[in-house]
This record gives sequence, structure tokens and C-alpha cells, in this order.
Amino acid sequence: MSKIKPTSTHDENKRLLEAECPEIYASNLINGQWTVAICCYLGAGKMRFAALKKKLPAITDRMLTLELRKMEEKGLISRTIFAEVPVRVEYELTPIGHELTPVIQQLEIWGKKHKALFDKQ
Amino acid sequence: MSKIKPTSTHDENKRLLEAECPEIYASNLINGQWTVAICCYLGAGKMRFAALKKKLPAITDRMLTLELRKMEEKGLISRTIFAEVPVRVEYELTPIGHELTPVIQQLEIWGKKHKALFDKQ
DNA sequence: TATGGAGCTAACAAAAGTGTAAGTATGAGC
DNA sequence: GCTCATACTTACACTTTTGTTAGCTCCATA
Repeated sequence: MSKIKPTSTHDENKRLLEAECPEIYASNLINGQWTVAICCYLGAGKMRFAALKKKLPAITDRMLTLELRKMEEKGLISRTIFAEVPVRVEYELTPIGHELTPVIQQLEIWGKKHKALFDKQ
Repeated sequence: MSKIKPTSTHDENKRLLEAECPEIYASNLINGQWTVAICCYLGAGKMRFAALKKKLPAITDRMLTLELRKMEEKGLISRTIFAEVPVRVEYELTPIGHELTPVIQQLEIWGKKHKALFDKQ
């Protein structure tokens, strides 16, 4: 998750498209490898780092940290630190993050249909 | 768009997640940089290569070809070649591709809301 | 003393995605 | 013969994302 080079036309194109189309803007907000999964789990309520990690078996500490940070930056989740020992950190969907839930459900329905079509072949 | 290495845990993780969650499977189907944009334009009807290219100002021939091929593989669009001179090629959404349109519209609505929130700040 | 859990962080490496520049085949029109 | 348009293809380089490995801090408990 290095800094984006200012000379990148790749990024330039992304921004152009995002500026024109909110649907592309939206899809870019959720296209991290674990983003949608995390949204799903947090849809059911607050969760701690370790709890999320258990739900995402193959994820590493690093990836989970990065994803959560990115999602926080994007305003999808909020992060609350409890100064206990050991530290406790809770993640939770923001209001706009919650509004994403029905959209993800639509995606899920469509995904199932698409999968059914392709499993037949 | 090189071949995926079979040793890649990156890809392995993707498949694990996709197998469990149709919503992740779905989101992976639409996360090419130009995929959603192309779906939008084709939602209105068939289009030729050159017409799509005009609509996506910053795209190169190569990227458009790659995107269209990937979308064809994924069953989102179909490709019809007319053996004229010069060749004519038409792209069109498949039925399952069409069913994606309302989902994208949902994404669009959510994207606008999210954007509005962040533009204020 | 050391062991352990929670939630990270840093340095590095690999993979996937995207962009650049150049080229192809075809036949029509000049 | 030369150029034009369409819809690609190839070889290469760059950017971004993801993974590997190893660490760290805090204090409680054994």
C-alpha cells in the first residue's frame, strides 16, 4: 500500500472515471480483496481485530491491518481503541458503511445466479 | 493479463473467498478498471469497438481489447463478428450481464451518497 | 524469568493490473 | 503503389496490490 506516484496515468484514468461515474467510484471503494467480506461480518455488529481474523482464515495480520485502515480512510468503518491491557480495538460500520449492506446483498443474489449459470457448463 | 501462477497464495485466497461468498465472487467479476463503465454503455444497446473507445476517452486499444475479452470470458458480454471490410465487431450484454444493470444502479446511488458526504468535509 | 495474547509495524518480494509504442490483416479508394 | 480505417496483437515497462517473515509493546500470569 505504497504511496501513489503523481505521474501515474493509471491512477489518472481511475480518477477521471470516478469523477464522471459514481458507480465506478463506488466499485473502486469496495474492490479490496477482503473489503466486501469485512463489510459482511461487520454488518452483523462490532468486531475486534482477532475476531475478524478468525473469520477470514487465510488473511495475515498485515493484510487485515491494511484493509481495515483503507476502509477507515474511505469512511466505511470506524475504529475504537480501548486503553486496556491488552489493548482492545473494535471495528464497526459507519452509517454510510451500513447503507452498503443492501447493495452487497444485491451483488450476492446476482453472484449466485451467475455462478449457477457457469456451474452447469 | 498474464497467466496466473499456480503457486500463488494470492489467487488461492481469492478463490477461497469466492467459493464461500457469492458477493465476493460478484465483486471480483466487476472489478476491472473499465468493466463497470463498459457495462453501463452496453446497457443502452449494442456497440462497436470504436464506439466504446470514443466513450472511454483515456482507454487504449490494448486495454479495451483486454477488458472486452475478460468480460466475454466471464460471460458478461457477447461478441459478434461481421465478416465485412473493414471488419465490424459488435459487443452486447448477455442476459446475465443485463441483470447486473440494476445492481450497478444501486451502486451508483450509494456512490453519490458517499461522495456527497466526503465532498462536504 | 519467561511466556503469552492483543494489535499492530517494517523490510522485502511476488503477483496482478495497467500503460506505451509499435505492428498486423483486409480490401477500398486515390 | 500508397494510404486509410477497423479491430486487433505483441513485447516490454511501470504501478498497485497482496503476501512472507520477522519483529515490537504492553502488562498479567505462571
